[in-house]
Amino acid sequence: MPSAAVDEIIDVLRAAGERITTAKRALVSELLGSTAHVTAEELIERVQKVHPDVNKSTIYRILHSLEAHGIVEHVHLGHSAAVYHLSGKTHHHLVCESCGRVQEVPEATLAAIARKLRHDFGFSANLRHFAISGHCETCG
Amino acid sequence: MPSAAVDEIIDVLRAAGERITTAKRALVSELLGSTAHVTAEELIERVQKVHPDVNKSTIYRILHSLEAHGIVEHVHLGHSAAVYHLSGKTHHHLVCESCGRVQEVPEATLAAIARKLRHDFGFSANLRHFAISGHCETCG
DNA sequence: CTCGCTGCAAAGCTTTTGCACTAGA
DNA sequence: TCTAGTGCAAAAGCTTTGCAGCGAG
Repeated sequence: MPSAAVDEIIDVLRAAGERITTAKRALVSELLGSTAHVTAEELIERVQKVHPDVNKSTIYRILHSLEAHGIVEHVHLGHSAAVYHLSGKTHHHLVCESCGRVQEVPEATLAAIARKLRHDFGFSANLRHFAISGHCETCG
Repeated sequence: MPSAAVDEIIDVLRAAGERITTAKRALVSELLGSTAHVTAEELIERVQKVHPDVNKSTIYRILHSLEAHGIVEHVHLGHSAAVYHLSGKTHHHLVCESCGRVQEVPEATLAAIARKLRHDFGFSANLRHFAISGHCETCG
């Protein structure tokens, strides 16, 4: 919705030599209007509510392009579809295997382990890509 | 292969009231004979090499049952098929997003973070279920 | 003899792809 | 104009399911 924010992202694509289309503008707008944890299917639905002709393969293709430009990321919360969000809002996800509850924890919480993995194994971990599975307080 | 080990697992199933079938015995045997990181498809292939009539849905069903009894676990290393292994061999997986290399790290490496998550959020993390994504030393 | 297990085929679900057409620059 | 982007339909990849028959106990 915030048109200025949309333009900011669209400009990145333009600068990269991409053509600016209705579908791209619409998708970026929905991404900005979404709180978090949106599946591709939900995005398709929302975009199609405004532009019914936009096809799902187009959404997937644009999502890939946005990822390639570092604008969005996708996260696997569990066995079902991946969820997408803008790269800015970075946090980790604790997903309860019993009740499915998703708890967000600030990036700093896991900074120590990322540091350790880099130091001990030379591995730059992206602890956001896959959620952290487990059991929440209530489910034991 | 080690028939004694097979029997040990089979006995767990028997004790749980399950019927012991050729497919179960064969699958357990293959699991014991596999080093690690076996996909369902690979297991199907190996079992069928000995018992060509065993169907893939049977393998999937048995794998579920073995998981329910805590005998095997499955891990998601990336976007492709899950890999299975016996619950005993617990370690974490660092998967390079660039070259796909899988590096195993001992469970103790991440013990601190599990403790922190439990203390701060009451969350019992199973850091094995999803691999840790990132970039390995050589890929930067 | 009973009912849990299995084979088979088909479907489910998410994501990708080939191809011809459309429209952005 | 020129070709990146798109719509459509179909397929791919992994896993699940319905159903009828088989076989373990």
